[in-house]
Amino acid sequence: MAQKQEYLSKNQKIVLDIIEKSAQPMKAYSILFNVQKKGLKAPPQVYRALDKLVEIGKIHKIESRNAFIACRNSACTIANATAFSICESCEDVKEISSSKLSKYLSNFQDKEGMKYNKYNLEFFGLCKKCK
Amino acid sequence: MAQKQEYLSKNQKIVLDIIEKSAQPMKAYSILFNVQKKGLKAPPQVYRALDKLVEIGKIHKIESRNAFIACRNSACTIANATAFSICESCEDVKEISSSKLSKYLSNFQDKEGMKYNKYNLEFFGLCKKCK
DNA sequence: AATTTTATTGTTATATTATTACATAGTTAC
DNA sequence: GTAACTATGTAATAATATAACAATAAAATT
Repeated sequence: MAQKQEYLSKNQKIVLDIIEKSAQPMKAYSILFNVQKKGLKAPPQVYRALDKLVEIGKIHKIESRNAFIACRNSACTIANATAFSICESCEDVKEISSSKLSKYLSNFQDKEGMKYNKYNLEFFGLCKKCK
Repeated sequence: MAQKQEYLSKNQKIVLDIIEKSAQPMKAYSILFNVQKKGLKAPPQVYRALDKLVEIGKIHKIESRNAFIACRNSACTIANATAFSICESCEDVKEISSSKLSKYLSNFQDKEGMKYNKYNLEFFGLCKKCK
């Protein structure tokens, strides 16, 4: 297992910063638009930073929405094991950090007895406000 | 809850047919290429069929791969509650049908006591062959 | 049967999301 | 200091998905 990188590069900091300031997931091109004043002009600059940030667990990708959200788990140890609840009305997204759930899922065995320590789970429904 | 539709339209049949013949998930434009000999020439024709087939549970979308796979569960009752294992090496995808897992997940309550009967879970790892 | 409504189709164009490729510069390890 | 690696800048393009509109066809209502 590769050691987690301890510092962030200039572009990675800029991209992480903008994502952390958003309560909700951000799309790549929205991030791009927001960081243009900081000198990041082209998609690859953003996508490279996103790739790295996902890899080290600072952010997560919400696959069903093609959007990126900052990890709020103190230690970001669950970069590979993520769970979210998504409101289908207002698109509010919350990361779920339940050790019970993560234990259950990392211990889950399929029919061939195989286990997985990497997974992504997205729950859909209506949030409190929208219900 | 809306009644499930009992028949498929011409284009829906064509698209479903090609997906069912594939052991692995298919991408939309690969489907498009394959159905051009049957007269479906433009992306919207394929995407509309895909949307409908997903809605009625005949196929599922593998969100992390932007690809579509036929549902192999007899009754297709779990259109809203899907789980897959994905091999990160050969990209082999298998639908997981475990009533234990689906019960666990549909009974899962988040910190606010909220339950979700709709979810998508994608497990990642190496399949038998690739391990 | 005629009307109305709903679902489906065909088509063009375009929007959105993401990557390739290549040149350059900075950092780290030896 | 040089080699190896990591990050950056830039242009071009690939891949994924939707909007908008006109036309048909099928189903439901009268």
